Amino acid sequence: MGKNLRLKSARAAMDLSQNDLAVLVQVSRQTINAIEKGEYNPTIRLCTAICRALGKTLDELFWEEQHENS
Amino acid sequence: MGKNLRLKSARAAMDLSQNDLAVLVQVSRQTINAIEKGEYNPTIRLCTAICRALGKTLDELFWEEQHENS
DNA sequence: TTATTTTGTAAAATATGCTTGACATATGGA
DNA sequence: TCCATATGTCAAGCATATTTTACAAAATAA
Repeated sequence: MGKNLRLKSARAAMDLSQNDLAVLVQVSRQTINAIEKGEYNPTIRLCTAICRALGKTLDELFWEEQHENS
Repeated sequence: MGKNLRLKSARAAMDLSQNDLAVLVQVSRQTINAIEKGEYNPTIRLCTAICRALGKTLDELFWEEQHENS
């Protein structure tokens, strides 16, 4: 998992700090930070809450197209 | 969380048992069963693996539109 | 500069996703 | 009938998501 720059960008577009978003979706600030840094693997429920807070869908923030091999 | 009938349906469309899908995405059969029954809250990584196995995206299997409240 | 906010990071504890093994029921085929 | 497959469910334990507390660095504003 790499960094989630789409999440970071969507959050910035709404002028929210990591802490603001954390409060909105009721997790700790560190959890938001870790998700943006790609350090782990949140639950679908949390991803959905983040999407709703930012006006995006799962595909927009969390779906990654599979790269072709060769 | 209610039952995930879209998942159940997408799995049936590919003629896979819960166990078949579990093997494909490398979790236990009970985990697939619990997800279809809406009993918990899988990780985004597992949801993504399930989507890839079934040729669907996160929005198609796991996104739920918000109902308007009056 | 100083003060404030934001982000990064770490360690210990808690909550919960997920596994393992087991047993029950329903279904369809031989 | 018997046999195999598919699904549902439970309990104990392991693996890991998330919290809490804390400290530090970078950015922003006064």
